[in-house]
Amino acid sequence: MSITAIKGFNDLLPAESGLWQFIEDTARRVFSSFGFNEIRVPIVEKTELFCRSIGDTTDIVEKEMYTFTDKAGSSLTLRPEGTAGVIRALVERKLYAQESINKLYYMGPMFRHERPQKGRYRQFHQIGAEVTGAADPMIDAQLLLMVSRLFSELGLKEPTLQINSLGCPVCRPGYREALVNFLDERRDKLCEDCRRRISSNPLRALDCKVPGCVEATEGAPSMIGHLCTECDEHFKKVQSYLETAAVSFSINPRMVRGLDYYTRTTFELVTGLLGAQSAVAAGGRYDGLIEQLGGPSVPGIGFALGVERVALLLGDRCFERTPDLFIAIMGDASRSEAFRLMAALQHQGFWVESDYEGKSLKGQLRRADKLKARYSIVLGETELTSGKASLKLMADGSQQIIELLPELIAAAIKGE
RNA sequence: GUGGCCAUGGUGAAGCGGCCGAACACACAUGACUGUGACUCAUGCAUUCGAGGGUUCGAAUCCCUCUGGCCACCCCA
Repeated sequence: MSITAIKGFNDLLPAESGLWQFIEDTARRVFSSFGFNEIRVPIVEKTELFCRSIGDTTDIVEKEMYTFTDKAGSSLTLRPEGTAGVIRALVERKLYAQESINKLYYMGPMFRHERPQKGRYRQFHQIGAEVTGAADPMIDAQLLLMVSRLFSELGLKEPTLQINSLGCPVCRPGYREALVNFLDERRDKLCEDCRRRISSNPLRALDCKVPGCVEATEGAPSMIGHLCTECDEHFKKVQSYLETAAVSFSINPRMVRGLDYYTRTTFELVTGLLGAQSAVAAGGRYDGLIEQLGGPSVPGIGFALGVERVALLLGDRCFERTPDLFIAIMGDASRSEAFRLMAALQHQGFWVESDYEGKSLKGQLRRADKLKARYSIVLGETELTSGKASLKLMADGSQQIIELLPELIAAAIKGE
């Protein structure tokens, strides 16, 4: 066997790239209507950046990062998510100083060393957006509206919006304590992982799928019930804005995020159609992150969607393009005439194909048919001397005589 | 990191120890039709069954190892 791609790293083949372009184009269109601009940041960053932003004890940092040492001896990491790099750039380039509010979006590959399965790959792609500088719940709602608009523009009904609030440094410690006490009381009913989580990451226990844990945590205190006045108000306002905009959502008080930097509003777009990978998009507010990365104390909120997962939801929708015209060639003289015609028509934006293999006329037309060319034309000696040829509409075989002038041909094959 | 299932051509696959010099279908190529596709017909298209080892008179078929894939756990987009 010759050299193969790395496990979990995929090639996006032409059959699928049209679908991806549709997703990306739609995102760009929707995002720009909400005032977002694209930012492109490196795929590799200093390892430290991810440790500090995502959280040292998260699975991502603990065991999923592609980390290596470069020739200078620095520890570098292939980005496992997009927010950290964007915020690093915001801080480093002082974008916050030029613009009090920055609305940024990005798209590109992310890397996590996990075991691949349906909808989960080691190199995967995210499209994400971040808003920095605004704490107003209206921004939360705008972002959620934008996400739901994106999915409806993509023609998807399926992923449904779930929201939750994770509180803030004021109220979360109190809640955490209440939860730890609750979990501690039922320690013996919890699975091994959850027992460990009591001290490391108690919130995660709420997300455990082990039946015993689900049962044991049934009456667990919820963050929403422990929100401080400000957080509670914020959360209620977000909901009311969403209602105003007719964005449907449900509250999932057990929703936990995998990254440490989230505060207040968090959300997920979930689907039942992707097996174990139910989250198609997710995000939340990260009011402390920018300061934590050395920037000013400004709030932020963002989300990312998994392009592979969206593509799976979109399924085998067809984005095939077909040539406008196929020029069949007979003889060397007509070959150069065909080249001239092609050049002129391509200049006007038409997709024109011809023969490059010296095939028989039949073979050429067979190829025109296979490519689903809309029109075909045969160029031979007769046509060259008369300056006329018959233009055939492939769908029904009808032909019309046309002069061999690019403008006339262009006019004839235009449309649809 | 753990587990289950799987691995035959460009594709979907049949085959389950000798009848396989690997079916069938699709795709592809050429021709029937010396200048007009789609239909039809003919012909061609895997010295070989993921790789390596073993069992056997004989292996695509059984065993082992490795590699790869899928799905699930975990976690997440």
